[in-house]
Amino acid sequence: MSPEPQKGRAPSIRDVARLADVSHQTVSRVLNGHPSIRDETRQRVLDAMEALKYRPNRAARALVTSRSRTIGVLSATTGEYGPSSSIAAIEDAAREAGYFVNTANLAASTPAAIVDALKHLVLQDVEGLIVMAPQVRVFDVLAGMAIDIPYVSLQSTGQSDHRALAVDQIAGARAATQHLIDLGHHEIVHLAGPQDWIEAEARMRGFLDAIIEADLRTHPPILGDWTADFGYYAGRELSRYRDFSAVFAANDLMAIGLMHAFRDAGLDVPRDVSVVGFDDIPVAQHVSPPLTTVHQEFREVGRRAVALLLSELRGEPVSQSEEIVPALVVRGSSGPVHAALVHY
Amino acid sequence: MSPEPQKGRAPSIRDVARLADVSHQTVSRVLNGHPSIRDETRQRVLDAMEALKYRPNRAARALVTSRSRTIGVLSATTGEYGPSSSIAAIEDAAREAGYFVNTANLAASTPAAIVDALKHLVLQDVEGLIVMAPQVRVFDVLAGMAIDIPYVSLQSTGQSDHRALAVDQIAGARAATQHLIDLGHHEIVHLAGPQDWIEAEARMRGFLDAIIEADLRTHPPILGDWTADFGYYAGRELSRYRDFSAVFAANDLMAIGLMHAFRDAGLDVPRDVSVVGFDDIPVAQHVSPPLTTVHQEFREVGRRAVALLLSELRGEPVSQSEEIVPALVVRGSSGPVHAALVHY
DNA sequence: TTGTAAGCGTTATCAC
DNA sequence: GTGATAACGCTTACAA
Repeated sequence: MSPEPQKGRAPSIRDVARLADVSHQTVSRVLNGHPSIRDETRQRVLDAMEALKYRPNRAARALVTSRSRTIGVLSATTGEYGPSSSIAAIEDAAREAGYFVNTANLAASTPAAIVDALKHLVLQDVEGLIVMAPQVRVFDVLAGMAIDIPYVSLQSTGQSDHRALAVDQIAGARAATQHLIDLGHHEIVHLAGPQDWIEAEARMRGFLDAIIEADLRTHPPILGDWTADFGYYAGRELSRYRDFSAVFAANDLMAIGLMHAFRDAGLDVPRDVSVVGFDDIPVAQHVSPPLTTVHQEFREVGRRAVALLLSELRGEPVSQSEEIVPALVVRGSSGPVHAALVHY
Repeated sequence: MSPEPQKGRAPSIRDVARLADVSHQTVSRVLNGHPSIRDETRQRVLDAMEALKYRPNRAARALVTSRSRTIGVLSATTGEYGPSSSIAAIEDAAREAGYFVNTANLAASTPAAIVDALKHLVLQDVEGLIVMAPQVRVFDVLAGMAIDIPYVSLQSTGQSDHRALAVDQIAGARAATQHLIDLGHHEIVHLAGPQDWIEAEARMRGFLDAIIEADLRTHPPILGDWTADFGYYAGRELSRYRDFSAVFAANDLMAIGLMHAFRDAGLDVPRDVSVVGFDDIPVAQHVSPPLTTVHQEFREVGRRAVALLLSELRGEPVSQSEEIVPALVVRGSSGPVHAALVHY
């Protein structure tokens, strides 16, 4: 009933060669943009490709070049906005550069799970790795596995052997904390992220820097897990001992859970307690009160990660890209309205 | 300084063969679990592999088998919880089944962008496709490109040539709407998702079914874009004409934006207006008031999508998997507390 | 149970 | 400029 467009096997470079009346090698040259080819010949080849709907065979190419043109992403997300956005941007950027992306998501942050995920990526022959996961642990495992693949990760301190993205999380956290200090707060608590994440560590560091610089009392930080549920839990505990007037949460989700708990405890945010978050996720401005937070350019982070990794793969010198500094976004939950603070 | 663990080239099947003193073919047999091999021989081969740290070459295998062991995911997300969670689950499930996942994210939902993304996946030689994107448009484009790859998509109606996941979005939406009706609402508005998404279409359908069944007035639905910002915008418009007492939003983000707008307009949720969402994203229970919503098992959806696609790839008969019915979660924003409704 | 031969579709290397 | 020839590492025949 239907015409026979294909004869079983997909057209190869030799089929194109036959039709264009050249050697298969010439077809290969056209494919790879080799300079010394007569225009007329090239055109004939291109026409033949078009006619045959020729598509190069990735496996064959990978076999002979031993390059997979694939980069791996090691992620550890349960659907959070930040990582998801960065990963999407990584895919876009990679695609644009002619690369494929393979993501392995960590089921747990145990060494075993990390080994599993890395093995999977290695099996896939990834040429490089972008780590969006508990970096501290991942680095350990990487070292232990003796895997020799170039990788890129988020980093805030300059000390590392591999290439790292320069997102100044410390500066962002410092700004957030300073904002609270400027509002007149003296007793500020930090609800931190898991400390095996570089971001979490850096945000705590920025927090402490600001606190110490202002010569304020250092409250023991609470170590959270990035989730809103944990934020709620922490908020419940916190509202028992009210020896603080403000909280800097390491991310917005925890901040939102926190505010919920404060509400439940009869505390008014921001009248009684000020809360600042980090990330500026899309709902941040729609909760009540709108959350003051630190804006991150997640897509830009993804783009830069790819650029960095590709330059590494190409053996280019480290291009000193400017640092991304997350920007404080004041939206009201801890805005200047609240000069009259209630200290406990 | 360091020992020389590898001599440039990665060990191949032949290196293993030489060390185990068998033919390379025997090694291949061990690799593929061929039955007729003497145990002693197999062990020798395995030992040799171990000693050489042999890893099979994916490209070579793919070249000769013309199977990439890769499935493609066409997504269209900007970091939303639902799709991101499903995609993560897809990766987990695929990995467990020995498959790799390649995701192409739609920059826009224009035909050109869809063609781009699909071409990328085809280039990658994906064996099958999971569509988590504006399916209506994607199907059109797929048909137009004459691509012959098995694909799976979310689907609520039974009418389709390809395999579809049975997630009964209609039932979920109907339950949500019925909940509002049970509370005594007569004037209910639907804030819908983009109609080229099957989910959006199905949720509107479920809404309308419930409305019609209860013989209520049908308000013209508002067509949104899934974002909280749009929800806010819609809420602002809606609060001008207050000819309704409840809104069923097609997803939680829009519902949250909506509530924000109502708050700004001086309307109290749920005293003045009831709002129900869809998805049950992690922040849903932490906003004020907690959002009544319809819970979805995003990870389960991802897992089933993979199972379905793989069974298709293996040519297995369609296993009639049970339908997933999203469950209504009542959390308070429109709970029975609000018997006294204010109608406009 | 094992080995030998051929070929998958491409690029690299050397001729002409 | 272009063409032959030899890999790349594996699996699918077929033979022993």
